[in-house]
Amino acid sequence: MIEDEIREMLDEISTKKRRNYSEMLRQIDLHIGQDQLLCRLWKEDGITQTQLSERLNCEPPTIANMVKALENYGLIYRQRDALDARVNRVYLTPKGQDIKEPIEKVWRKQQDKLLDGMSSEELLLLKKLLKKMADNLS
Amino acid sequence: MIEDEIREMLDEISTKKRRNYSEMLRQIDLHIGQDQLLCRLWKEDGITQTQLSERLNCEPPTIANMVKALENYGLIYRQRDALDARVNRVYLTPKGQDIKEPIEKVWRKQQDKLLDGMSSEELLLLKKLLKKMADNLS
DNA sequence: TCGATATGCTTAGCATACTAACTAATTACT
DNA sequence: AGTAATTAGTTAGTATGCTAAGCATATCGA
Repeated sequence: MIEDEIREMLDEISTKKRRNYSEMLRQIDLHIGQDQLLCRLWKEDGITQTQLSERLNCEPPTIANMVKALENYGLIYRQRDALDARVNRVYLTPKGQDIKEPIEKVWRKQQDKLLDGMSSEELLLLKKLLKKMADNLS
Repeated sequence: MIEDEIREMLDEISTKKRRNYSEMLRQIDLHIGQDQLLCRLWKEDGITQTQLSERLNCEPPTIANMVKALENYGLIYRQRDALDARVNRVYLTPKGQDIKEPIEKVWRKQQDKLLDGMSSEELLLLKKLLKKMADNLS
């Protein structure tokens, strides 16, 4: 069945991409996923932890741990919301802003490797098909 | 850049698929990844831990932990190799064999959801493009 | 106004997954 | 034959990711 093959290949891509990614991020002293959180803050600095968990498709406790780690690294800091004392707002430190370029370099390297040898029509098709899958999972 | 969009979409698919998968596997009392290990044993019962780590694209310590867990669940058992006392060979128990069907059901459910609304030409194309990415990552 | 409910986050515990450092067994080489 | 190198697994420690349970703070409704 072609459906089985596609599922198996997606699993293979996920794990290999993860390993690959992880290795590259280690060179800039980050763990996998931390780049995604920082990326979110480039776009929405001062976002709450709950919002982060929604954006990154993971649960609040996961965010709590990641935020704690990134805070210890000095890449982000937290500030209690003035209007709602339950809310933690997360902000980038200067160090957290500076790491944007190295991260984007890692991303480019990753996608160059992943998409090597694909024509622009293939890229367009791929994008369309991936979009469909992503929507199916929502 | 379309390359960025593709990378982002792949990340999204990976995490969403993982969450989805995880949830479905929980209903048959398995954790994510354990199905993959069992699947390997259906194909190659009595394989060594090192071979498992190669097949599943992960490191030996990861396999050691997974094998320990699955052994505790009573789904697999280990036997020291007769010719090489360093080697652990991993075998399915009857209970481990019986769980094949429920797992395959989860997979079918997952791929049905993922590939919903795709024509057979799209599936063929998708397979081709995924194959290319998987090869690029090797 | 006050009790019930909802919301934001944390803690505890478990699983995958990694690296680094280790033990034990085997093989290779001098 | 005896030492060195290799191979197979394990252990310790750290990170993401989850659920379940708990703690504040806020809000809603009688």
